[in-house]
Amino acid sequence: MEQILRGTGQRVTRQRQVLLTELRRMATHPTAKEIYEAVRYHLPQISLGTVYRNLGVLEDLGLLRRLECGGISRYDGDLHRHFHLQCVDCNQVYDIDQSLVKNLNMDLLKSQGFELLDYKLDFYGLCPSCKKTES
Amino acid sequence: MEQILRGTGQRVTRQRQVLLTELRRMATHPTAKEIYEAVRYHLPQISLGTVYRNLGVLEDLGLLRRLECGGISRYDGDLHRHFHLQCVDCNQVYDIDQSLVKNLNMDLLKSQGFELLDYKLDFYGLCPSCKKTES
DNA sequence: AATTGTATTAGTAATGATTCCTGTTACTAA
DNA sequence: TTAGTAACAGGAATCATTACTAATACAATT
Repeated sequence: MEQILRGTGQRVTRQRQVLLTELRRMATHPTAKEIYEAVRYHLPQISLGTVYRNLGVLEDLGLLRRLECGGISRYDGDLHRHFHLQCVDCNQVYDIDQSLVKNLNMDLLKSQGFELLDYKLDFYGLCPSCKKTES
Repeated sequence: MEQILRGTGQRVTRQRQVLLTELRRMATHPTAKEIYEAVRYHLPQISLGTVYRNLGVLEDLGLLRRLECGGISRYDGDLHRHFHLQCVDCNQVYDIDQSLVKNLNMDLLKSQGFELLDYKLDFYGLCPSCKKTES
């Protein structure tokens, strides 16, 4: 993180360090508020605005990813390419390894005059636990 | 629409009819407010709350789809399975025919204990017009 | 057509996530 | 050490969306 921030003339602050460390520790795809609570344990004075601002900065630098979950944002510090499944029952977001989704071919799309920079593949369904409860 | 609403004990109101008709006429993936403005031309008394409530009702019945675009919702009355590409420059949302994306295989995912109900595949890039401007 | 039960509405207030503003603080380079 | 300025804390503002309530109008039944 340090080099990337410095390389763009931005500063390495304790708030940014703790924020990214905490996000990487959490596997739950937390909301900004949940990250705020976690960071506050180490930096009691930090403000929610700082959390939002730095989530934006770190997202722009590619150091984390923002997920849109039903109108609110969740954040993911795992940069490995993977997908997400949101359980329509408990609303929890699960990681789906890319090996479970095969042969996504977008060559045709790329040749239609669009420049494809990124894509997002999200799944909706029931997690194993909720699936068991339903039956 | 009529049968589907009646079948669930819900009423066929003029607000719902005009709302769905207008949405189907618009190919621009409008926001709730944009739909509100369009509907207001026919029903000057309609309130924004009614638009939101009925967008939710019609979405639950599968008569329209809601897209999450950068924190706000946009709506799509085209029920044919297709994808979307949001231009990172002009932010406009384009329809992408499913024939441009091949061989998406999710059998492995389905066999992992999850029950897959739906998925959403969104693209981000430059539309042909903005791509031209960049170069 | 009139009646009646209730889902739906218009209008407005409330909520809640996110952004903006401002004076103060603390990185970082010199 | 100092100076310049990016970033901060705290709080106010914004804006999409939801909730509330008395009035309305759909639809089934006379």
